[in-house]
Formats: sequence, C-alpha cells, structure tokens
Amino acid sequence: MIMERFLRNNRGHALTQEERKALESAVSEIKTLAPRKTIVRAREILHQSTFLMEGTMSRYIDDTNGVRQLVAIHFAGDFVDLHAYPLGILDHDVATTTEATVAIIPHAALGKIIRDLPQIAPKLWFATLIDAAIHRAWLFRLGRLDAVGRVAHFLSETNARLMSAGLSNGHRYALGLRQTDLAEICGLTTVHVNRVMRKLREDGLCEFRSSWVDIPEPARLAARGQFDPHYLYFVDERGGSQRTCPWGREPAD
Amino acid sequence: MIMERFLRNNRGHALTQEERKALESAVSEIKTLAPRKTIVRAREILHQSTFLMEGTMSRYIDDTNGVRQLVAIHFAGDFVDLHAYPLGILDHDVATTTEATVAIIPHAALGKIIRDLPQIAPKLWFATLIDAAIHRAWLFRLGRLDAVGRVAHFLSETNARLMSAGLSNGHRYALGLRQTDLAEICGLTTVHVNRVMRKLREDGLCEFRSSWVDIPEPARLAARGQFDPHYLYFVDERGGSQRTCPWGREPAD
DNA sequence: CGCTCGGTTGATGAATTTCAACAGTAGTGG
DNA sequence: CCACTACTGTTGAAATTCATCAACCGAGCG
Repeated sequence: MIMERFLRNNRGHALTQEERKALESAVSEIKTLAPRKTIVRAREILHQSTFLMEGTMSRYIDDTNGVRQLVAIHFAGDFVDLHAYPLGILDHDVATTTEATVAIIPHAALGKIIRDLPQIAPKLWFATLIDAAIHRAWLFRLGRLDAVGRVAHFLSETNARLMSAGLSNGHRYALGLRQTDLAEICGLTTVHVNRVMRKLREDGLCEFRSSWVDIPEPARLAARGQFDPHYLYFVDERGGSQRTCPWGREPAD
Repeated sequence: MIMERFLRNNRGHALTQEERKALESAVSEIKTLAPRKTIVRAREILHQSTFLMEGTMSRYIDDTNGVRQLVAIHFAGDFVDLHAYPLGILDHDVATTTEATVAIIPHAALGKIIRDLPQIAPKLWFATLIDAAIHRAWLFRLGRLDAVGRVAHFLSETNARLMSAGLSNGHRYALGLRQTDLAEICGLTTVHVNRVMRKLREDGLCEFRSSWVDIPEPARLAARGQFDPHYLYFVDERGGSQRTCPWGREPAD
C-alpha cells in the first residue's frame, strides 16, 4: 500500500508487484511530520531517501536575503529526494508544506534492491528524470510567462499531477498552499499573487478558497498558462508507442 | 579521446578507463553539425543519444508565439540528451548553437554496456542528475534574481563549467552566444540584455566582446549573481567526504 | 479581548518590455 | 570597388508589469 501511487501512470515504467513489494519492505520507518519543517539541508551527506505517502512537500533554494524559490513541489506518491541516492548530497533544502506522512528508505537497502532486481534501476532513473522534466516546465514558466500565466500554468500542472494520483477529479482539488507559497513557486511577490488570483477569479478561470482549487474549465486555464501535460509522461488514452526503458532486455529495439 | 571530458571532475563518479572505452566503442557515428540546427524535436521517439565533443548546443522550449526559453546549454564533454535513453521521448527540442562535433550513441549499445558493466549505470544516472541540479539553479536564477544578477549568474556558472572542461582559465573563455541567446537563457528581451551587458561592463564585472567573455574578478561577478558552484558537484580541493554512488557494492555504507 | 496569521487593497516607484530607429561589420554580387 | 543585404549590437522614449511600502480586514485562538 505504501507506494501504490509511485510511477502508477508512467508509460512503460510502472513497477511490477515484486518491485513495489521490494521497495516497500525496504522502508525503515514511517512517520508523520509537522507542517513547514525542513527535513533536509543542502550539502548534508544523506544515507536515506524520503517517499511521500500523504501531504505536500517542497524543495527550495533561498537567496542570500532569505527570499525563497521553490524548485519542486511534491504530492502523495512522489519519491521526494530519490536523487539523493546517486548524488549523496543535495543542492537544495527539502521541507514539508502541510503535515506529511513519509516512508524512509535507506540507501543501503535501495542498493540491495537494485542488485537483486536490476530492472528496477531504469524505472528509478526514470522517476528522477520526470522531476527534471518538471524543472524544465518550471523554467519555461518563469522565463516566458507573465504573472497570470505562471499561476495558471502551475495550477494546471498540479491538477494534472493530482488527477494522476487520484487526488483531483479534473475540476477540483485540495491544495494546502498559501498565496506566499504560490509566490515562491512562481517567482512573484505575495501581494502580486493576490492580485493574480483575483484576476483568475474574475475571468472565471479558477477559484482558490480555503485550500480548495476549483477549475470550471480546465482547458481554458491551461490555455492561459500555455500548459500541455506531455512533459509529465503520463500514459495517454491515445496509446501511441509506449517505449519502455531498455536495459535488462536484449539490444533488440 | 572522444569522451575524455565526460564526468571528469565529478566526485566519485569519474569513469574508469574500461567504462570510457566501452562508451567510446559504442559510438556509431561522429559528425559535425552546422550552427543553429535543431537536431531533436520534442515528442519524437529516439533511439540514440548525442555526446557533444566540440561546440555548443542548447535545449529549449518555445511558447505558442515562438518565443524561446532555453532550459539548458551544453559544452564540450556534455552528454546532451542522455536522458533520452530512459525517457524515450523528450519534452523539449535540442539544437546546435555553434558548429558542433557530436558522437552518436545508439540506445541499444548503451543497454549492452550497462548489462556488461553495471557499475556504469549509477554514473550515467548521476550525469543526468547534474543536469537536473543545473535546472534548479536556473530556476533560482529566473525566479529570484534581477536582470543583471541573472546574466552574472549565468556567466559565472559557465565559467565554472568551462574551467572544469579545461576551456576557461578562470578569467576568460570563448562563448559562441549572441545577446539574443543570453536573453533566451535569462528570460529577458534582447534589448534589455544589451543594457545589462553595458552595466556589467561599466561596473567592471564582465566584458563580452566578439565571442570572448572576460571576467577580471570572478568572485565579484559571482557575488552579483549569488553564484555558488556547489550544485555542479565538482570535486573540490578541500576534499571532504567524496561519497561515491552505491550499487554494485555491498550494502555497507 | 487582544493576538497572530493569511489574505486584501491602495498608492507609488522601479524594473523591464515594447516599439522604433540606427550603427557596425561581413558577405555578396554587379 | 561599391551597392546592397543581413545580422548583431546599440540607443531612446513610452508603456506596462510587477515590486514595494503601508495599512487594514477577518478568522481562529489563547
């Protein structure tokens, strides 16, 4: 049950029962963390990674004045700092946003799983590459969208991710973020985010009240934020050639 | 010789002779590409990756009006789209910036190498995670720095990367970019980049003339851009506990 | 009740974009 | 050799977006 959602909708990279069981049995500890607690600091040497079972977590970089830029946000089913396994040290901090339930997986146990079930390695690699793809979408957002577009893009992306996790019905989802958090995600000030939210509300694109996001017409919001979910690499209904990741197979291809 | 620079300065993840030879013998083709040619489009199914031996390449996402945001820039010694191997499809385009010499490595051959030399897998994984770390630094740059800071940060980062590749002496390097490219990297307009460059010149922080970047005092430029190279994961002189990536070893740690 | 926190609003100013024009350089062909 | 073109860089002026500063509101809570 712990990692049910992990890689669930990713083309060709879903875990087998066996792989999921192996990961779950590698969990050394499950715990619930208070909201707004930093659990990993940049430059610390790490020997474990954190899988998020419930709640919301963030990864961020602070500037020299303490002004914060979020570089990622994570929801239930995300392997928050899996990249700490190959990297050993992170270049950013990791914190809870809401209260969060996490499963801790020691890197030593991860190593054992990969040795026992080598075909899991490309899937874990894949999972970290999805994070990188999301980073790129965020770069696009910050570099090329205006304030309204950035928020629209973020809320659309979040809708898509939460739908995939079974946490949004496509029109409405719970989001435990404050306007300050949106500002730190979108590279804006809190005051300006407030005005942007009003604009989105006035335009009928999105309501965000007491931790619920309502999106009457997701397509319109997506258009305003130039959002296209292809970079999330979810299985799409159209099927298409779902290339699976290679190694462990013969060099056919 | 082909991949001499690859992972050269990365802590604990340098390739062994054997691994490098294996990768180099997997090269199916070496070719020189004209400047400003797009060689990979988002959503194409890929069966090979591109290693950059000489020149400069970029990865980018265009908005619906064709305004471009670069999400990465690559120099000699970078494995430009290694992530295409686990992903199969990219979420962005890839292009040459200058004329470039590249080595093509079929994914089938990569699979074979990983099966033959499993300890290379975490190193390749690591290489793609460095790209992700750079994405995060770019997010910080776009989200939290002003125009002068963004350019200062980028030029400092590039100095650090090129030093590691042996292509900068720490004060001066060749950079085949136009002001338009800087704009697409830093999320600015070309006109404003022009003014920023003048400002950097006036402040004695940086000269950028006819493809050469001169940085009299790298520390001052870095300070202006809040640049700290730790996210590049280069070996540092201070040594420190150079954690190497695990699997293939016993679960000791 | 008084406090804190997150959200809201207004007024002002700074940073950046936009639009428009022009300069310098290199290449190209008559 | 010169005219012409193309490309990159440069500058000015006006418009716009967003940040900053400051105040206030409302809900929840001790």
